[in-house]
Amino acid sequence: MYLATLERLALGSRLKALSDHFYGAVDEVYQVRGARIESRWLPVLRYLWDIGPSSVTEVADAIGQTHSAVSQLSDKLVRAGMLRRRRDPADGRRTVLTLTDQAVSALGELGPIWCAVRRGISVSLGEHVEQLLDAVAACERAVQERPVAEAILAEHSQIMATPVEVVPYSPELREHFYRLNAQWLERYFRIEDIDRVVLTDPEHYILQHGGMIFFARLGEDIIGTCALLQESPGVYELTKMGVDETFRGMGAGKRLLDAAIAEFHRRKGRTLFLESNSRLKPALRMYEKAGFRLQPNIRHDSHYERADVYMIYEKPASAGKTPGAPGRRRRV
Amino acid sequence: MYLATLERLALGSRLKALSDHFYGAVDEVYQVRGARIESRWLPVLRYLWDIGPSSVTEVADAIGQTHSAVSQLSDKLVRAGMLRRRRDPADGRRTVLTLTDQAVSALGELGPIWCAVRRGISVSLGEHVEQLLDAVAACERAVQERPVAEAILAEHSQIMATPVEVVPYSPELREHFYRLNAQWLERYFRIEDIDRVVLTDPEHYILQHGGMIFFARLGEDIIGTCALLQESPGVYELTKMGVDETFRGMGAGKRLLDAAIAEFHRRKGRTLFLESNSRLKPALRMYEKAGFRLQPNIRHDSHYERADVYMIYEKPASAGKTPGAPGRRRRV
DNA sequence: CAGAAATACGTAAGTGCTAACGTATCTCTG
DNA sequence: CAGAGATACGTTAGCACTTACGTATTTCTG
Repeated sequence: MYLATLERLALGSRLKALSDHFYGAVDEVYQVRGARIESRWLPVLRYLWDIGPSSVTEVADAIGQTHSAVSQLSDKLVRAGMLRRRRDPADGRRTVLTLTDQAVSALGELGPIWCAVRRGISVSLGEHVEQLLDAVAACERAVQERPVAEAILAEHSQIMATPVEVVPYSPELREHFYRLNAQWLERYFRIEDIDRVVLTDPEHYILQHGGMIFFARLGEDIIGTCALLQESPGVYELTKMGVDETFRGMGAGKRLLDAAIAEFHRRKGRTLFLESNSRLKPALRMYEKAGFRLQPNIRHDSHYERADVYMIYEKPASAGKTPGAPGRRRRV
Repeated sequence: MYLATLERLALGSRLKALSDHFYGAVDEVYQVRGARIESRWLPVLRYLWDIGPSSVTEVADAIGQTHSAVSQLSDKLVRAGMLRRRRDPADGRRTVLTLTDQAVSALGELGPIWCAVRRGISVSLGEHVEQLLDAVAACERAVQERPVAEAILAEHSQIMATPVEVVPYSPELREHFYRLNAQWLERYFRIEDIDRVVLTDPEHYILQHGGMIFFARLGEDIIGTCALLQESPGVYELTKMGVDETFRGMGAGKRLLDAAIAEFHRRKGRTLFLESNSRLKPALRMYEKAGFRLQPNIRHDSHYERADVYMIYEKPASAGKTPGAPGRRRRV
């Protein structure tokens, strides 16, 4: 499922889809069992059934919809003979909704179906329903306490006010080197032995072989890393590029890449290559933009199982040009 | 929030509400920051951005919507200058959707906002987002493997095929007495000391004082219980009535109540009373129907903190009458 | 107690999606 | 290679909900 990869960005879509699915399933059950009710009616009817006659706004507040929605649904329910509307004698503005006798008896007969719904959902989804219910409840509360939009805007302001800086390796940052790389490795592949060794002791495997490690810092957070590994004199590999998932898209990767390329130039290296995987489209697009070119075949002696892409850096003709401008490519 | 009490029955409504909330929050952010995009566009645009030009159906499948939805959204996006449509030269039926240069650059500038969205949601909802994402993903999978409607119908058939039976206490059922009562106590109140004592040793506190305990059984599941406690000779208290949440609404409570009342009659008791709480509307409605009448004041020496309702059973005038028929009451 | 503000609710218009249908194109089969 | 079936996709109608607005009625305030 593609949407899952977008995570928090597509929460709305996924919740909606799940929501529709549940509505649909329950409606199907009602229909098959001949219950003369629709799943969308349930909150209103059940509220009146549990609490007794109530005004439109009262119901709307309880079930978390607008008074218009309740009002319109009421029309339909009155037509279906489930509801009676009448003016509140004590307050002429209010409309009191009351279940008809027909509705009361219809709801009374629905017990086994509701029971089956609860059980069926539990059986079908197992413990995940509990998780879902808990999580939804927690989110409902959290969302009410602190509006999400506000929180996002605050984050945005902070992000925009703080530049992403690239800093070289220092021992106290070692743990971040593992953390940032483990994140994408675990998500897309699995951690190979060679990874674990290199990631836990980068000083030995990268720095002592004449390599270099960079970190991207945003304020106090270390949000990305990449390494320049010296394979043989003058031949460098760009590797271990990783940006924290929650900080993608703000150019940290590009900064790191630029820093690595600059370092490669400073050392007057001959060849700069990288190995990657075709599933990592955004990363490949970035490499492409920075001047790496896809090679027709993968490297003969690659030390990664997951490598199916081999790219070599080609020094841009005009060195001083601002990067990012040259011809766009649709597919990588 | 009333909906929360409906649990699995109102999942659809709650998910929809949450979904709308997220859409709204993100849209607000886009608008405040002047991004020329809407949150509903994101799945389509992001897919094309990640994967490259694709056909309508391809996109629809990936983002879990119908081709019509994608087609209609495409119209809008073309009008907004974000998308180009063209026939697939290789297959004349297909329409290939391609991002315009404007869209590519617009999306490219959205990085910090997306980052802020991810971070903002995390900050606002804390660890609950993770829970929510995990639960949603798990449910999506489960729902695909086994259709929910099917599972519900299966449960329903089983429920309808199996009658609810009332059985008397036996030692191996003791644990159920605690479990079934703890469930509603924990949900609506808290477990008082007196509860814990009585619930863990019902043989001593109820049976040895001349009381009686009933269980409701559905197939192999013990789904409800209630007790008849002898307070003094001829005076009985109906208490410890509890039905498993996932089995409510199938008449188990009523069966238990009838059994208790029958036992009371068999013993030729003088007085049968109960104490309850006004929050437990469905239960009160059931007591009312069975012949209990609300007393104006609560009991002077109640042993429960939560008791705010005191009801006494009044022997029906005509003993053989079918229950449930007499005059309905709106509010309890 | 008059007039302003708030509240309750219905109606209209708009949105985002689906289901159902129709048409063009492709693919499979004998 | 003709024709049946499948596929891709646009269009229409409909649904559930929202926002915006208008109209009663009530409540507040000086």
